[in-house]
Amino acid sequence: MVQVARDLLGKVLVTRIDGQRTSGRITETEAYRGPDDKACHAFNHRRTGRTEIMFHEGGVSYIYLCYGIHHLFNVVTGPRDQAHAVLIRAVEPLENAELMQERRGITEVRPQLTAGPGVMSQALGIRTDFSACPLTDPDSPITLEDDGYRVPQSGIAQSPRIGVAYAEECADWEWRFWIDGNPWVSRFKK
DNA sequence: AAGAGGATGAACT
DNA sequence: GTTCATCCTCTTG
Repeated sequence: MVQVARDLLGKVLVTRIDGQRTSGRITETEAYRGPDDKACHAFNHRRTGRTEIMFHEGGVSYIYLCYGIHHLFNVVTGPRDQAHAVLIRAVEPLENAELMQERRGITEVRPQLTAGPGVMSQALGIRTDFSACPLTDPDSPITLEDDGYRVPQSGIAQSPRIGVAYAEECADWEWRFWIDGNPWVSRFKK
């Protein structure tokens, strides 16, 4: 589970939305584990309308609205009935950065464009209506691709996850990973 | 039926 | 460093 979050670093997240293709290399992730992770929406195998998709076999998207404003994008990674997911927190822009800027309403390319789970989704055009997409299907509006880029294990930094202080002992789990030294990482320190 | 609160970000002081 | 926008989902009555 945690290994999947590390493996996703360096992969390419591609969206084909509104007839436009954009993509970015994943630079920051967080792991969530349903059965025993109090920070996970599906903690203790809690199935609800929102979390149902996390019980699906891995390879689909789980997107939900946070604070009524931000669309957060996750990759469902577990086997069927194991609600595991990896939150993608930041990407490095690759294709069509101009469109990302337009979607974000900013005029220059800087980390503010895609570094952060909410802004990243906005830049890539991700919305909650793209939840439950098959990420390995070439016809899907959102896919994960591997262009051969590799991040060495020694180049991966880790820390406790962000924004989960309410999760008691789980709040200390160092399940946030990012490419060390990459500028396209969200602003939070630790 | 109603209310609380959240895996955030931007704009303030 | 603090505030608050904003709405969906879950919990409670």
